[in-house]
Amino acid sequence: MDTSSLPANVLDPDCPSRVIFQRIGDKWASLVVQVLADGPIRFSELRKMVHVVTPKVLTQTLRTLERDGLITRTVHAQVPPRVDYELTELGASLLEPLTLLRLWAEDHVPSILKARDAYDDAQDEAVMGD
Amino acid sequence: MDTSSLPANVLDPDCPSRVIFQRIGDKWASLVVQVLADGPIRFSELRKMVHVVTPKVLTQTLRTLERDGLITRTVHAQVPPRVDYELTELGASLLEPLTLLRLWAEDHVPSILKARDAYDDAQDEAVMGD
DNA sequence: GCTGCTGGTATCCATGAGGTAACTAAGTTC
DNA sequence: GAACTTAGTTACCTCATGGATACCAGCAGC
Repeated sequence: MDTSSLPANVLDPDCPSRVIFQRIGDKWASLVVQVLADGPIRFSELRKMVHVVTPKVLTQTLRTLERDGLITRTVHAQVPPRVDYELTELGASLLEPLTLLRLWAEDHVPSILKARDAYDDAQDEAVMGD
Repeated sequence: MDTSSLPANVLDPDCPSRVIFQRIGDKWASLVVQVLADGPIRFSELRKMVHVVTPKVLTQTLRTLERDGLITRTVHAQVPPRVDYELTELGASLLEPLTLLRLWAEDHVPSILKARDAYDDAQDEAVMGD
């Protein structure tokens, strides 16, 4: 795979990849997308799965993903209400690069944490030496 | 590729993927990594390439990447000084998933922007109807 | 000794993402 | 008619990110 060629527009502030990188960096968005990979799920189940996210923040996250066309929101006319969230085709297509990134993370984050410790130790020694 | 199975730890707040997702979401970090794909580069060149990032923010970004062991910082004893930044092996290995994500973005961001427009129009109409 | 170059720091500030806590609507059951 | 359910909303607060601006150190050349 050729990873060395850089399209000019990556440096453009309006570059499309910025849109996605920002969405990935969102604290809950990529998590929600991965949970939705297993099929539609309702609001309350999502809340339970995604640890202790508050309803406000979860709603915000879901609205953003819906606006971007990555998920759909389906309200069932029931009482008590039932709202299902589901990946769109577009959202599902994001799973592949997202999963690859997650796999890379699982492989390499230990190295990163080790590098951090080493860096911080070196910093501490430098300060001591002053 | 199997994207449906979800490792339990993705829901863990200490999950390794969070570390990476956060770094990707950093406004400049993933950009710098991609620029460094073409080989070592010095501070001032980086500043020119990455549009108009201020030196403070660029330094912050580079220090973070260095701390994570993704890049190295090499000071040459010259006058005027010369400092080169270069990807480590670890940093280079991140290029592959990052590039796949960028390619996905280039393919699909138009759809996302279209979805946003449609969503916003629908919202406007809903407000008008009130 | 003044200026210029590089690679930064130092200081202050605005914005927005994310969090807390309390409240709501609408129908159903008891 | 009080309580419970789901799927939120509202108001408020905090803190990290990122940006603007100014300054600095060291040496070369004039």
